[in-house]
Amino acid sequence: MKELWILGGITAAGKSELAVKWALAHGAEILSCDSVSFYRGLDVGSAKPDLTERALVPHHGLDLADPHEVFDVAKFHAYARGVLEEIFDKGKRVIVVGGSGFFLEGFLNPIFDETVVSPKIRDKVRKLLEREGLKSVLKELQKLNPQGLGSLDVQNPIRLSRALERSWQSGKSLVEQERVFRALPPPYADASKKLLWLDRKNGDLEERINSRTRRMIERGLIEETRLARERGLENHPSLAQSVGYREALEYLDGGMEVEELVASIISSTRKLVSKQRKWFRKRFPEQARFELSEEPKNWIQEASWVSVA
RNA sequence: GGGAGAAUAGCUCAAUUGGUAGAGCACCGGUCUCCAAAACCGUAGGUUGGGGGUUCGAGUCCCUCUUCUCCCG
Repeated sequence: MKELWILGGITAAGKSELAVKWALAHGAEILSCDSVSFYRGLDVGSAKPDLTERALVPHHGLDLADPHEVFDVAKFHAYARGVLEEIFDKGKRVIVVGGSGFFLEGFLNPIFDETVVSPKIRDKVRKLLEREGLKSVLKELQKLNPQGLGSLDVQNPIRLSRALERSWQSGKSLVEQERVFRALPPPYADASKKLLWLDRKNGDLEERINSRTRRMIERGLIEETRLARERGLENHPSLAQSVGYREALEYLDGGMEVEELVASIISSTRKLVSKQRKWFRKRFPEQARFELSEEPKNWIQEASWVSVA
């Protein structure tokens, strides 16, 4: 039986470390599911597992793209499917580890369809948005969708652009696309899935976030950001706004003290944690939450994983 | 000791000649089928430092107290 163990959790909970322990105890390989660790050169800021950890257990899902590329959920899951096949073929277990809720969701439910938007269409929509604004993108969409736009958030530039790109690419109305999407089979139906997500009490967490942020600065986050900028980080739609890098880019532009940088990263990290908690509370079963305290010695025994169909 | 200025939401600040106190950010909540550590939406929040006065009506004008900042000795 194929076993897919999914370990989610908030930033700074200690996921990576615990995943290594779990993998060693269960003869498993690790698939990282972290939307920033996918990128080469973004090591310090994404708290990527170091070489020692990687030598102990095979890690997948790291260093898959450069900062100027967009490695989206469809690309990740195409990659993940290959990795999982390979590991299952060896008869081993897989533990998927990460805090990126939307990417994790893809192991449980369909989150993308077959449509692959060409760079040409993507560019056309981007230009339309830039030159003529949100209204004209909306107008184009309405032209193609006389029956209505369904649940589309018409105030969100990204959502609108995506919808138009996909409509132009597929030639299908949104309603039709939705119908096709709903018919998609659930992913990894032949594997047994176990879920767990790690949380931490706020006092404890705050301390970990503070020291982790300072450690990042000491280990060269600023220099890492400077180098990544040369390789396109700044133009990446989401990476340039990601926690740590957004602030470091701002710092590089000058006029900011290191202490301000630290404070600003800490605050962004807390916000991220709050968002992650909301995601996991909503999408994972209630019993799958495991609150860590201090350094848990027996978490492997204590944690009760929740099976899902 | 003398002089000047300031005090409005958790924070930074708005509020035409006196006419129902607003915004950004933060907080809290929500949305999300391919940029998701992203993007978007919403709620709540204030006896305008305290007290008194003028006025139909005061954040705004007057008096007084408190606190803070700056300047002069």
